Amino acid sequence: MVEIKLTNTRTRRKEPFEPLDPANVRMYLCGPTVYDRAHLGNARPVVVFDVLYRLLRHVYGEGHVTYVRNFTDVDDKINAAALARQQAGDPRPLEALIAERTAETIGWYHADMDALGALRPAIRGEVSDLAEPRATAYIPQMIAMIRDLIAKGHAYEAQGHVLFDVRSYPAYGALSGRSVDDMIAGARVEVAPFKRDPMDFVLWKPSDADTPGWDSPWGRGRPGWHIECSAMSEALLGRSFDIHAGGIDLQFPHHENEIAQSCCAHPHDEFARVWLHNEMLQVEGKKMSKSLGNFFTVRDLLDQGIPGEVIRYVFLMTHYRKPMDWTAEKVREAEATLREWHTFVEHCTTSSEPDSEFLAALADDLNTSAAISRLHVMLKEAMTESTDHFIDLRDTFVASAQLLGLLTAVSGYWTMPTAIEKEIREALGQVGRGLQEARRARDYDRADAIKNSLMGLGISVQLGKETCDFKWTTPHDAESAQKLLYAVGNILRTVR
RNA sequence: GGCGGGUUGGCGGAGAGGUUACGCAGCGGAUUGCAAAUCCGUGAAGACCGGUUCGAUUCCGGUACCCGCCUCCA
Repeated sequence: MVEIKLTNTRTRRKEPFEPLDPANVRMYLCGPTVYDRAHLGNARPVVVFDVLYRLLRHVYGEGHVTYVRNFTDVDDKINAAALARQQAGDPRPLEALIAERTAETIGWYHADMDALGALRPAIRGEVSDLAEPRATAYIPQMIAMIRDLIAKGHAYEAQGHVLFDVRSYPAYGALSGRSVDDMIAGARVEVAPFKRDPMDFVLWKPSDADTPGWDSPWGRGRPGWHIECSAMSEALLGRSFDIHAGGIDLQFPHHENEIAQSCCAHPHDEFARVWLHNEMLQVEGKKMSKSLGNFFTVRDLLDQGIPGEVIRYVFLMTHYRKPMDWTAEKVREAEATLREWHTFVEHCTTSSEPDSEFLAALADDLNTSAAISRLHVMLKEAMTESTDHFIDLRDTFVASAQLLGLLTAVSGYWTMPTAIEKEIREALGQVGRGLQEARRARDYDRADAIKNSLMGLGISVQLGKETCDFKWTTPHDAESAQKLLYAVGNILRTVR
């Protein structure tokens, strides 16, 4: 069996991965707060941990891995969005507006992450809503956990709030390597007066009439941010499970607080054994932010015609624990490479095993960059092989790439010719015949004229001794594609 | 202020205490009516300063610069 090694943030070391139960490997990924479209940064953990999920399924079997990713559908940003709509004149009650907004956002999220080739979370291989729990469906479990924490002396009630008492948990700060005292010294936030300690965080807070709320022993209110993940992971994965993943920005405070809650509620269990964190995403060397004007969503990129598979490839070019820079140049490179690969594997359906060196790279702390390099080498080897061996190498290549979620049955749709592409191809075929005629007649002035006008359109012309091929990419937007077809038509008229 | 990450050849980006990363671009050759594409070959690196070592880009210490978190943003 392949030994998977993962860098565990908790121990700050790369360790061999040993699941608690190989028959049911359990992993939790912090999902989105559903108030708006997922931006590009949101997509990075989804893609890199999708690769981990695929790797685990490969090693332990599809039915032996459980992958849970939550939707946070109770949040002040959601409330604000709903309130804004009501104030803009929408007559419906706030609850309805919130429900609509979160449902709509979840739909977007699914569509966008599907486009990136991310598998849906699943319980032992079975995709269901259960594997994508919504916070609002687990309020009773959260209340139960909060009551337990109060009973155990780790939380206290103050002015309608329930707060976690960080001083009651000596290990607080261990995950992120911070001490409570240091953090207080550098605190820049105003501290609520009812907190015993400035670092205490909210488990439950009161709701007013304009805010969604649930009845609780502490009055009508709503949960704090962190308790949902503690409650839902316990409900779906148990009190001890294998992997908890997310962006490095969640390390503190979110994951630190999750640990505090879960470990204090269940001091004899381990909670999550391995913590994985991906580094942040940048855009052209800068942090993605609305003020810099380099902020965009996954949907923005898809709408620009950048295929999800290309976005995925760009993500996987960089190791997940390093900062990743999103650049136009990488998109170009990724698209060119994937086009080449798709041509290479065309019409290939495979049930082969992935390459062992490739697998070793992936198992070594998800080294997707090294894995991609291995794919390049494999391709080169396959190309120089004799025919019978070639098939084997190609199939191994495809099986390997598919472990990265690339070259799958659905991901390569964008390389399939569209209707207009077929028309362009047809017209070019006729131009090509005219060009060949000129060449055969040794009328090179005429041949060059045709060739140059095609190249002027960005169409690369490849002439063999007897052959004439064209390479071009159809513009992403329909209007430009139509223009290209028209321009080729013009050339065709001069050929005739 | 506290904590964490980064700095590799023209660009992107890995591994490894001594031996080719890999991709893109470049250069040379084959090929071509000319090109392109393809194939073959090839130069090019480790922010800076010290230390450990027979030997460091790889380990240790320091400096500089960049980035992130501490502000319910992955």
